[in-house]
Amino acid sequence: MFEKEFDLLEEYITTHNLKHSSQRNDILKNFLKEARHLTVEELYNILKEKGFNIGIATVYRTLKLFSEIGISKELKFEDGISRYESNFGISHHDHLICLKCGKIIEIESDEIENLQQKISLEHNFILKSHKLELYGFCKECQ
Amino acid sequence: MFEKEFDLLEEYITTHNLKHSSQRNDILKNFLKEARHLTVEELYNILKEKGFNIGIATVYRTLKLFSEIGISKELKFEDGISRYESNFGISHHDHLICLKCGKIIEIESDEIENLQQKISLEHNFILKSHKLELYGFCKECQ
DNA sequence: ATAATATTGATAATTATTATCAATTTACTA
DNA sequence: TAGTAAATTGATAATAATTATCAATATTAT
Ligand SMILES: [Mn+2]
Ligand SMILES: [Mn+2]
Ligand SMILES: [Zn+2]
Ligand SMILES: [Zn+2]
Repeated sequence: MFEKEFDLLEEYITTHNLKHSSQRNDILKNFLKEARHLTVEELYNILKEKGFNIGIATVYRTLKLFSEIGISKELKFEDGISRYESNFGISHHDHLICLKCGKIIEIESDEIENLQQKISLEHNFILKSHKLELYGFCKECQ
Repeated sequence: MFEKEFDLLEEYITTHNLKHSSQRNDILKNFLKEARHLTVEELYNILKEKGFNIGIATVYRTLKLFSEIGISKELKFEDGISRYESNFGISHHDHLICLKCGKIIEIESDEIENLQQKISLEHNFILKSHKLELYGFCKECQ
């Protein structure tokens, strides 16, 4: 399970002369198994409940590392707290965020992506990345 | 100058049984006169340079109040620091942000707004607000 | 002028995240 | 396989933007 992500980590460790650690492996496995868009604290608590004794500083460090590698992606919604989602092999998408229950719906729209590109061109702007978040109420919370 | 914004403040003071203060007036006048998308600290320093002795806590409080009233709008870009722009009589817009010089270009696109609405509907989602930021390099920074 | 209450500003508290650093673990070499 | 250099960890201190606290001051109504 998750061979591709572990391969990416392995390759990064090799090319950067790092060393292996069980903590990093445990964090990776559980990060990929659990829900998307977790905060560091949420993942830290899940690990603790499962009996792993990993310091929260290590969880912070490791999720940053995964994002550096491309295994994960860091997101910041309105509350300003970092959330992480697994990223490898997953295509770009944006988010609908429910203001009541916090549910996050992932959306993909070529139309919107193209429009952003078009608007950037109109302003002689070279687009590198973007952030689109739609806030409102999900079906269950209306 | 800025009669409409001062009227809004006046009305809010009256309906909420607040009291007037010279600090609030000085902050409002200078906030509207200076550049858009200022941070609290930037506005605080401008006021200090101009000879106003206003505490930074008051600047924080007052910009929050202006946003509550609708005079201003609070924005948070990638650095997570609150910025404020005058909002009254200004139509909704999104932002292009230069990753090198920090320049902010304001854009308006009915097409994008409509697409967002359409996507929300497709997910039975009642859209209340959104955030769209395009990051890249402006004409001068390429 | 008096009294009630809102405002201010200095500063303490908060909070998510990063930095520090001694102890431990990993991995290479002899 | 023991020794060594260097990476990793985890406890905790530091950071930084913002908010809370509260005594002193300013505003407003009577
Ligand atoms: Mn996502
Ligand atoms: Mn703007
Ligand atoms: Zn919901
Ligand atoms: Zn630029």
